[in-house]
Amino acid sequence: MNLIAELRARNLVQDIMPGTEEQLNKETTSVYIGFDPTADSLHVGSLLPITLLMRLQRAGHKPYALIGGATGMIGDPSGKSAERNLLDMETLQKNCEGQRKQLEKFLDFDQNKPNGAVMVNNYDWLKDYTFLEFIRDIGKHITISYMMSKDSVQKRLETGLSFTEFSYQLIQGFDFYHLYNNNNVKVQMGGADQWGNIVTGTELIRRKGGGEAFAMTAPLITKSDGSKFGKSEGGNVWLDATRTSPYQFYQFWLKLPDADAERMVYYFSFRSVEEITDLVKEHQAAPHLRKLQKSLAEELTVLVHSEDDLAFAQKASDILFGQSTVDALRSLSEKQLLEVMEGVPQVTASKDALQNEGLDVLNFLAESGVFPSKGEARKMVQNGGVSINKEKVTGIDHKLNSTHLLNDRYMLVQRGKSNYTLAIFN
RNA sequence: GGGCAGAUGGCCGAGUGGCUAAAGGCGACAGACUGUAAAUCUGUUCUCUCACGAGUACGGAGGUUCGAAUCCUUCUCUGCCCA
Repeated sequence: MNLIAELRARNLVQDIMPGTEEQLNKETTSVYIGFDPTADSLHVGSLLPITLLMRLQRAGHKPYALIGGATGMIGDPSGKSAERNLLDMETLQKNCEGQRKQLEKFLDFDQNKPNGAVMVNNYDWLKDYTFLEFIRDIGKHITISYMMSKDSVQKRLETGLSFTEFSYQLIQGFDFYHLYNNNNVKVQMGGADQWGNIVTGTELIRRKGGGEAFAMTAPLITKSDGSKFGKSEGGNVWLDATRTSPYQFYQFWLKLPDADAERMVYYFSFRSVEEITDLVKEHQAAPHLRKLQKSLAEELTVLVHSEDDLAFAQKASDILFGQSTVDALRSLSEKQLLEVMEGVPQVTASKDALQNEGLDVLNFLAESGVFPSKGEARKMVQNGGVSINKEKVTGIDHKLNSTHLLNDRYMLVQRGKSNYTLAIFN
């Protein structure tokens, strides 16, 4: 199966320019995907383009990962309903550096291989390009009506769009043109929202140099309930282990709703399409076993983190979500407990407070930082949403004492079903 | 430059002098059910407080009034139309 056919089978092809498939079948082709440095870590949303680059490389093509150090200064209006705030240079640089490090993990950058991956930053070729030069050389080839017709522009005409963001497509288009001429990059890929920007690039290559370049976009990842993909308990799911621990990362995939899991496995897994189809059948026969979620969570945790991280994540998940009771928790040695809690947020408190009357549960929850305030803690307890050592806290006047300690030092605080915090008493 | 419309809680949106911490919806969080799913139902959703209550809030500043999200002045910003 050729690459594009494979991508089609996985529903990864939203739009494709005629000739793209032929080009990829013909020869080792340089293909680029851009990453927007809005944060110093990539998140699961970026994982799809990353896997696309990986698939390309595995199919023998040469992947270019472009970091948008320059375009990040402008702000892409695509898919945005409002003008963005500009990032300052310092933040931007930090973000580019963070993303660069992460991308290095996923691709083979061995330049001795003909399809060794390449990392570029468009700041390098745009920083010294003056405005006058740019509008003479580049702007002259693209008409206003062409730019205006773009979806990303149309959607913003009513609500406001600065000239800065309007120009974005030209800058990105120029990136493609630059890479086409200097690096022989013939194809750009990206998310479906990038189609307009990408086509401006192929257009520029055609009009200005008479060259032929190609494009393909993958669908934007949507969730069945309409919420944004890649969010978990209010926060983004990052690829950086210090921001989203491997345990949390594993949990994110494990918790995928059935309605989404099937699509996601085709999108993200490197298993063959046949294998996935079998897996889907198994899952449909016994959905409560969550085979799809488990296999995807396993595969991606290893990809992004490591085998060891996966082992910890699974162990922790077993303890935290299995049939475990207070007894199970108490039976863990200190070492086991800490191992399992790797990746679970921790807070500290003073042991002295547990003496005498005992420690008021609300004070403890607020002061230790499990909840931002006493009021917040009280609401949760009143809602029945707080457990300590897997036992529900029944009232707001509940007292804690040293008999609640695990291994004489710890308490496992639980907010809702899946938010755990380990309290350490010193 | 001129005319018009608008700016309300995370978002949308009602509210034209006291009954308004501000309807309703969405989102978010929690509970029940379950499969750590979906759907559904229930509760919570400015901050602090056990509570009574207090504080802050309707673009900014100033004013009128016993009392202002609501009236006046002015400034800022946004959209539309005209030049």
